[in-house]
Amino acid sequence: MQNSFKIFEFLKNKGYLKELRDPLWWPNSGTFEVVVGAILTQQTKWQKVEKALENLKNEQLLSLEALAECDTKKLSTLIKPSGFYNTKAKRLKLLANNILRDFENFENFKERVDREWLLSQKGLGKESSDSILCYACYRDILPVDSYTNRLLKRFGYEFSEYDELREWMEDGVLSNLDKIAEIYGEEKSINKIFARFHGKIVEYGKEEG
DNA sequence: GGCCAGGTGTAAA
DNA sequence: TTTACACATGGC
Repeated sequence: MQNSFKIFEFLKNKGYLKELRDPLWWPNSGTFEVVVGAILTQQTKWQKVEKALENLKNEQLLSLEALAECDTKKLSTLIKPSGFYNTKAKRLKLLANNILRDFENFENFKERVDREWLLSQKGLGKESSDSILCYACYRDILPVDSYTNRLLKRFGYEFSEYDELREWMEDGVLSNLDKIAEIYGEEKSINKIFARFHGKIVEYGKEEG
């Protein structure tokens, strides 16, 4: 296998790239909720994250400003279903405050934040940072996760470095944009293609992996 | 009852 | 630079 387009074709043949039910896959893409979800979903099922997000929503805490001011104890209680709730609550609050301090509001954050800034935050590793860049900020980056690793292993591929795998995944897409355009019609956004590709890998992993 | 999920930080060898 | 461990819930 020379590049990740083989994986793309595999998913297409499985029917995973025909219907685009949720084009951007991450719920409420482009909103602050993605940032919160990126931390909540660490080592946890999304179902539990939904519960935690719902609790936050009910308390009107799903905004950058509200979360930054929220009591950490209250926060940890609300996100309890997602596990590691003490750690996650502390990190969420600190992150919200740092975003306000360095970017003033979420719109500025979306426009100006970079990978380096995200990676310097407590609680944001490469996967979470890339998810935020891709699904909250619409940057041209393809996140890789345990599903990606698992699927590739089936193809006999293993990467020891996260970034090595990510670049390999991205390169396979970028060098086959013409073929991908045939599938997605007039779609020209690299971000959307990356997001869909990643999303479909996870969907496949959940349903058949 | 054990295993695991859309990881990350820290400490020790 | 690698490995081990803590963080914690709830569904199967």
